[in-house]
Amino acid sequence: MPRPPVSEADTGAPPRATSSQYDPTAIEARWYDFWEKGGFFQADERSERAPFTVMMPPPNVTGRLHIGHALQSTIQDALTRIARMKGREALWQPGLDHAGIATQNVVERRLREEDGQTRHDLGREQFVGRVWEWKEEYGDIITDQMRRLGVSCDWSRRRFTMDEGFTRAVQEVFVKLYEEGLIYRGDYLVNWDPENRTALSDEEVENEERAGHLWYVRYPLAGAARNDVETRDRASLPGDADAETNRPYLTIATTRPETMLGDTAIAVHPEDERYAHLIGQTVTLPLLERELPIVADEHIDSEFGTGALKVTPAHDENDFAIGQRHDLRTVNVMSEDGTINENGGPYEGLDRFAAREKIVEDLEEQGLLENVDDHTAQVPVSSRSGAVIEPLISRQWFVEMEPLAEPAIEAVEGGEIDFYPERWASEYFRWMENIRDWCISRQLWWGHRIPVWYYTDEHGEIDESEGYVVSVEQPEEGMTQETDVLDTWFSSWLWPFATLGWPEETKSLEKFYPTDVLVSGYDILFFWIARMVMAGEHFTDEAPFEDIFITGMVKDEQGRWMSKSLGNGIDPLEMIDQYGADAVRFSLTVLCAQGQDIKLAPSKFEMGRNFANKIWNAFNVFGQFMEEGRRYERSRAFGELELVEQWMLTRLSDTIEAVEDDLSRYRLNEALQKIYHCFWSDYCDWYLELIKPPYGEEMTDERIALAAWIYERLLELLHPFMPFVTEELWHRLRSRDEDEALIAASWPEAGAVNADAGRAGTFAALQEMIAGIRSVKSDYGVGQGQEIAASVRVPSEDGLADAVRTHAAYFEKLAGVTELAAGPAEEKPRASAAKVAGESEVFVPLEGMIDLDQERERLRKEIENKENFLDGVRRKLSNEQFITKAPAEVVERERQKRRDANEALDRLRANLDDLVEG
RNA sequence: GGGUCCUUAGCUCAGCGGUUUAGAGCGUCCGCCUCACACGCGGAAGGUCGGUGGUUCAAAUCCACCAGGACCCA
Repeated sequence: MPRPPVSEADTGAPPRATSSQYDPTAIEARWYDFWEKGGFFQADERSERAPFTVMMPPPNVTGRLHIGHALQSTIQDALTRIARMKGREALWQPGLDHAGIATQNVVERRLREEDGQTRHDLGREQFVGRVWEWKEEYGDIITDQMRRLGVSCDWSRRRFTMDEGFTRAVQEVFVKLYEEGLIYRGDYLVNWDPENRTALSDEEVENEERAGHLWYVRYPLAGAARNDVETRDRASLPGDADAETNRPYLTIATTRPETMLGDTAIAVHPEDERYAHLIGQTVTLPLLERELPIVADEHIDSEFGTGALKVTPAHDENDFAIGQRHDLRTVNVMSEDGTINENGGPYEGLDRFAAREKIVEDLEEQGLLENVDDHTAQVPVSSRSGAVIEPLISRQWFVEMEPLAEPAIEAVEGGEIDFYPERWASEYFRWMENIRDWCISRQLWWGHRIPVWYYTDEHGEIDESEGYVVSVEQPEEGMTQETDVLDTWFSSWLWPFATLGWPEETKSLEKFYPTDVLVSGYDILFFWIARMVMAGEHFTDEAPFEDIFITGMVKDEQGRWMSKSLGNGIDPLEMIDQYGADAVRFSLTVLCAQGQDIKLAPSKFEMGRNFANKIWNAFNVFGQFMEEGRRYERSRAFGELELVEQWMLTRLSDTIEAVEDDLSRYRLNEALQKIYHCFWSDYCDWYLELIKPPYGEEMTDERIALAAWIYERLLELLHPFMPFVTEELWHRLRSRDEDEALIAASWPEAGAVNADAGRAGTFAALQEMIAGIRSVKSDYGVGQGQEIAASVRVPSEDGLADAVRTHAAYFEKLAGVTELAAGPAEEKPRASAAKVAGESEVFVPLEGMIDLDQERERLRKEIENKENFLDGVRRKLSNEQFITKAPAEVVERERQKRRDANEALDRLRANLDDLVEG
């Protein structure tokens, strides 16, 4: 892959950043191809280098790149690129998730819209074929979109959770767990999604608060209970006898009246005096006229409703438990599609919500509806379809989770895995410690079909009386495979090792597993992250990753989740078109503070765009003087450099160190902000401003060489965050070999900067003086360009006085000072403005321009500020406790502050007196 | 009901190994098209760090409680 041309005319003309505005579009497209085809993303399992591995959370095959992907991909890419630059064999493993329900839904919808068919018209085999076709056609959309972002994952290793090897891994895991006795099948209450007609795991159910009602229904007492009542004091009864029939009853409260068709008991608390005498008696279920026993159960909340609970074991989790304790009958009244089945008598065929209305109507008609209250209830909703979940008894496959959770808890407790931010560990523990068995069967066609086989009778029908065989291959001629498929997460929990070839003992697995860091959002902490830890520990005896970096989620400007229905989503591709990929990456990274959600608005990307533009233009300052083909080498020793150069190198060195520290704690936002500051404020605003020659003059080779050297280090620091613009400029910086690229350059080291912090303080003092002069000029409306004179009074005739005089040119360039004097004996000129700068003072004579009143006012304000500050310092120092207990250096620092402030005040007061007299 | 997090400049947020006069970006105001950049340059205004107590020589930072908001789990 030949390197793309780096400028409009690659031959002859100097490689300058000619345009004054950075245009990302052309540049981004070129470099991505170069990197990918040049093999820079590829990780080599035979390499001697220490590995660094990141597993990309596989996006859904139906997915489109959304802003959350963009954020997490940017972070993963930055981490990968940094590791690569640090000489690690970096693997960022990409791939796709087959996303059972979502994908099946998409293809079914298409089938309906295009052919007017359902999947049942096609049959299972053909339908699955269609899904594969769909996958081939559209499955790469999201990965192609990710390329626009500049992600450097190893596409040659792309995996799909339903590819051949993965399928083998999934089947093997199922068989293994079964053989270990951790997989079982049984009739249990599951979360039923009537719209998708499948069971869901607990994690796929969300509870929503919804306004509803509490219906109070009278259940007439039956048989013995009636007689019993008549002999007792009627007043002790809850409710009353019906006026017309004079029939005594028990009133229950329910939020779901339609489930009464499946009632098999009434339960009361054993200590509830209101009902004690009724325990063991029966009531008659209204509408269906079934007799129900009244049982005593300690879990009944006597405060809720009437204290008497109707028990529907087939349609409620608590009721199911009560049913088990009291050996109650289980009557399922619901079909898979959410309609009432044959057990519902006259209500058969009605949708559950229609049935609810009808039942309430009928109860009212029969005088059995006592009351209706408004009531807000937590309603379980399918995170897949949005349908209200129906707890339903059905035969499903489960994984027993407790044995898997134990090692997973230990992995985090023992420090084998660290969470960033730490607090997510407690969330993780809470889930692990209260873990419930995992319903893994799904009544879908798209997914890994469960490797279980049944015997068939002479008609080819499954005959379960013979049991079943768990096996990857068909164990015997004529046996039929289980029709259910596995929960999608049952494959993705194997992602960190199955992508590397497990269960084969591949070289890749050996080299790259376990992985270094997992980057993901907290929304899939339980679904995926926690389960991967369990799978890793159980199947590979290792934690699948060392660090878990949990990012915040991207919200809209008002802090709401982005959603299609609200239409408040921000399309990352649109943003890239508008601002450039580097800008999008920069802004997302800088906004992503540790653990906090991001409130995003498109305008935030201006920050990144402006910065990319700044990087682009800064090159011109020295780039315009560079001669084609010439090598500019940093040649001077630190001591031979001029002051601003020494200072700049120190700033660079400090920044690299600080960045290193931030990165080790995954504080990418802070690292990036520091680089930003170093580039913009230090490098551009001070350093470049000072070294650039006046108009018409050339820049010396030595200056060019150092400016370019520092610039190159900054490009290296920025590259993992803004890969495109930096790669382009890196090539414009000087001619490179065909196969050289910034993506493969070395990460800068603070030590290699060769800075000696000694003289940096001197420059900082000059900065303060210059800032003081600028401030004065601005206050008095003196134009920036206007030339002025200034003098500086320094505390003593030492290096600083010298430095000011030697660097008069700095004052001229940055503050327009054409006459500058400095020394301990400098007097304040008449009609001049004065400003304290550190231990020194700057005077700016403004004859004729200065407004004395204004200057006096300004000085008074400054004096007041200083006095307030001094007060605080004095208070500290007069506190004996502080002197004795605080560390000596802290006390000394305060004393120094007091000295400085006192001196400054003296000077300010003298200046003021001067003006009062004058 | 249990738990977690948030409340800092007009807005969006950093800062929370306790000890420089609390920072950034955007916005506002003043002045500049100074030949790298107006996606820019220089200057400025703006905060009793949600409230109340406590620990400490010292608290935006640690602890307790309260108020408001968000989320997770039951």
